[in-house]
Amino acid sequence: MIAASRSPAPAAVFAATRIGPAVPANFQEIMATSSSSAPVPRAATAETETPPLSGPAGPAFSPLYQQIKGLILQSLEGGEWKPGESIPSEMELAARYRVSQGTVRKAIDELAAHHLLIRRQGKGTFVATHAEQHVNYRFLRLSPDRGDQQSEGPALRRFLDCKRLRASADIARALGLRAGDAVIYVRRTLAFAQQPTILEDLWLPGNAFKGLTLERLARTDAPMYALFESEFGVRMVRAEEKLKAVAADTDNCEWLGVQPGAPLLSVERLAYTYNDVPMELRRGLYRTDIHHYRNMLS
Amino acid sequence: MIAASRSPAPAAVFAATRIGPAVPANFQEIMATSSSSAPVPRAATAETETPPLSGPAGPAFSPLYQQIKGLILQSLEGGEWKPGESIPSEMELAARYRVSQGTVRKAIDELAAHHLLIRRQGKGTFVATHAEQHVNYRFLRLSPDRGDQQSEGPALRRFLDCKRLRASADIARALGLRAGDAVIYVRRTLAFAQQPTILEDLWLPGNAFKGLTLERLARTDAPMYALFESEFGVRMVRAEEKLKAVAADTDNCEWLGVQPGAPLLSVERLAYTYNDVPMELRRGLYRTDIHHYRNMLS
DNA sequence: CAGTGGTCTAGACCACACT
DNA sequence: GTGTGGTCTAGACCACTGC
Repeated sequence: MIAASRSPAPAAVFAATRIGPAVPANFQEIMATSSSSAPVPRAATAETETPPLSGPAGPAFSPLYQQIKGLILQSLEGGEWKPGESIPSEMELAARYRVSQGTVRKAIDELAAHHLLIRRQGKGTFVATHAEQHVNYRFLRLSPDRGDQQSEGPALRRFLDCKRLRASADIARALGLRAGDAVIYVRRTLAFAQQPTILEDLWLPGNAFKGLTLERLARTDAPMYALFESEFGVRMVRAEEKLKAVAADTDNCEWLGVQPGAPLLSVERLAYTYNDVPMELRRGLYRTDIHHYRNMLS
Repeated sequence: MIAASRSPAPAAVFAATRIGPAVPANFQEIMATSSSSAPVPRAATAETETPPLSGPAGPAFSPLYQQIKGLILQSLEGGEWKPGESIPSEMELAARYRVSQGTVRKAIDELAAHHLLIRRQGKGTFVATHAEQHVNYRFLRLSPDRGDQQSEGPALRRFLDCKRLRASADIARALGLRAGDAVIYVRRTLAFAQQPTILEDLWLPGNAFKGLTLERLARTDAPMYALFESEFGVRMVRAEEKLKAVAADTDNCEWLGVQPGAPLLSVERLAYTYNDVPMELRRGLYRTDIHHYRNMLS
């Protein structure tokens, strides 16, 4: 009894339980043991007349390419392929997962659309990384009002503080921790054309970023997210930001060279790694007198 | 001499000149007359050894599905299918353009990804519209700090002004007009929970929005962009926003109920219709004391 | 040259919506 | 049932990369 009605060596891929950090179970094993009592994912009508509804808690099986996407995601998460490296070719993955190349392609397409993978014709498919030049400041949306980011030169980073402390209630909630759990706190400024323009406070889960020091931060010229990848194996995949206009207070105005009460752009960012796990809370204040935060709506 | 080397009735689609508003030339005619001297788009190696470089100004021919995408775009732009209507099925389009269904599918996929089309399984593919409920406020990124947009109730719109005037230099430049050209100017507020929260000034090309009046704006409950679609045939496809933190001045503070000098979020939006034609310049001031501008980075 | 991703086609079946 | 988009497969050829 096979799960699908198509002719040649069809694959029966079940929606893998996304829970747990372990490497996914061997694929063939799943296939070999799956046809006993578990509901059949697709195309079962040829042999059984059971309706697609598999039960009260049946989580609905996803299309094959979504399951492949999930398996690739698990390999990324588990570190089987590291940022910057190439993943196996489409043909190899098709063989591994026992599906056609087209199905693997569609899975990779979606991952590439979300910037988790990067395809390079003739070379292969690579795990996206924050260490690449053209992706360097993908998450930094501040641009000069006139001229472009190139003409302004690179941002000058200055780290003011880095220490381990216990998470307050709101920090813990944002990061999915418990109040009192250890977090790493960082404060830094970013300057454009000699002018400090951004003042940021960061909180990172202490567990994942054990050993991060101010000295380590200052030692490299790479973006912080590139450092997180290489030193801690944490790749930031996406982020949500909340923007407000606020007035500068006496604590922060000096760092940015403005008067108390001057309008500043407040940017609170929650950055996620694979599988929507929050890994960084960042609260920034931006001077926007000669810069602006750019955004595309579509 | 045919342009492609594949077996059954291949289509020779040339990159249509994107210039000019006219309906694209008949497809079969292009195919019939194309093999004379114009450079062959793809797969010419079987008959000619000319390198892909077709000349100093050779604009490089695009893949078939990109050309199909362009043709569909022209039909959308030309109004052959209006917002909310369904477009022909994939099979019909494949027949019309003399390509396979899969190629049409890929073209539609990209247009759907950019929210120009909406696919509905079992029903068809539809031209996206701002008149739909769930897309209603896709371009409004302000959210309450606590609770969600639903609990807050709908925004209450109030139109303060609407008049025809001559474009200043900067307004004209943004809209691709000449200084002095006619534009429609609109001022309005948006209130959440009785509190005016957004004060916006809009400039629209006078040519395309001839006849827009304050009375017409106030008469409907639909979003402004839905009105633009139904009354003026202008569909806003995407927009770019530039955000700054500014201080309220004596002219605008009363509308939003804040003191002069209070921090406000300044949002300048340039909205585009098909083919990247700018159609609206909007300058808004947002109160962000109990709201925030949300943004997703990925 | 071989290997990679990119495009195009053709045909099959599925899930869904309307009638 | 018919027609729609959604998924999956298979095979072909192309364009690019690097040996």
